[in-house]
Amino acid sequence: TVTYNCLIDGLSRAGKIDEAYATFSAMSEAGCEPNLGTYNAIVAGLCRNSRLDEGKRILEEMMKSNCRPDVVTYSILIDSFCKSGDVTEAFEIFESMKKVDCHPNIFTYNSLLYGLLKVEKVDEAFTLFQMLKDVGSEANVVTFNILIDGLCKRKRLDEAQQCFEEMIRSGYSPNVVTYSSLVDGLCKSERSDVALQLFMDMEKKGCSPDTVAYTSLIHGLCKCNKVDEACEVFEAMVRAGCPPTFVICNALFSALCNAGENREILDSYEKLSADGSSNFADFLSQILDKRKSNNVKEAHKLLEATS
RNA sequence: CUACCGACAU
Repeated sequence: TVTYNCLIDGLSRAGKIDEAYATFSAMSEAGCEPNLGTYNAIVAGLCRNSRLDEGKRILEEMMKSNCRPDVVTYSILIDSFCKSGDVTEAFEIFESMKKVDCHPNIFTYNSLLYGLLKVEKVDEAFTLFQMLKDVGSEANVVTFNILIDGLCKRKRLDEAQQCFEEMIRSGYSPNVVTYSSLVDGLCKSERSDVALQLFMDMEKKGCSPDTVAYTSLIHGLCKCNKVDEACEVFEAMVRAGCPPTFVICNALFSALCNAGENREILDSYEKLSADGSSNFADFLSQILDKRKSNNVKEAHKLLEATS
């Protein structure tokens, strides 16, 4: 059974959900009884591949079988419906689990919070946040991250900031996701100066930035036309041994082109996109070196030469 | 053993 479970999980993660389902059906015929892990794996697989209704059908099947759904089963479905934007359905499942005395945990609440914020029901999210604390479910870092990110995305930066403070006051340590959400939100509200400050604060607190954190900041600085700062952060990233991804190179490169207001450069960039990311990164580093020696024209020549 | 969060006019 464990073998089957792994197989089902692996197939569905590879996008081969039909094969996963076939495996699921075949195992009972082969005399292997599906257990809770099996059911959860297939429900998660169906949901991951946007087949939520079929996932829900499995849940109903389970209720009639001797293998009852657990908090994980319910949470998978709730999370998936929330991500699809169908918060109403998610709450129906939430109610039904409580009816059968299956207790929601922090994962369940986190998913619901995410869903509410996604459909801009900020007040309801706050209410639910209060409620989960009242019923004695302990919030975790992810809970705060969801709230902070959701508020940032709704451009409610002050509340996000308050949430951040409450988080720290309550003894939770912000992680790289917390900071990235805030950095991204600040940049998108044209506060890239504050974002940069926060980013340095994060490093000072011993939280090392990852690729996403760097991308958020560099992309944000570029959008705010802070090309010099973006270049500095890029170099710091390379120095820190964080491999520059194509996305980052692209953002920085476009910004450099825009700053140079040179259309020919933009053309050469199209061709460059076909190259690998690592070449792109080396190439960018060279350009930045040129810039540093106050030789912007030279840098642009280098850009053109690549086409 | 399986379920929750961040970047890209993706």
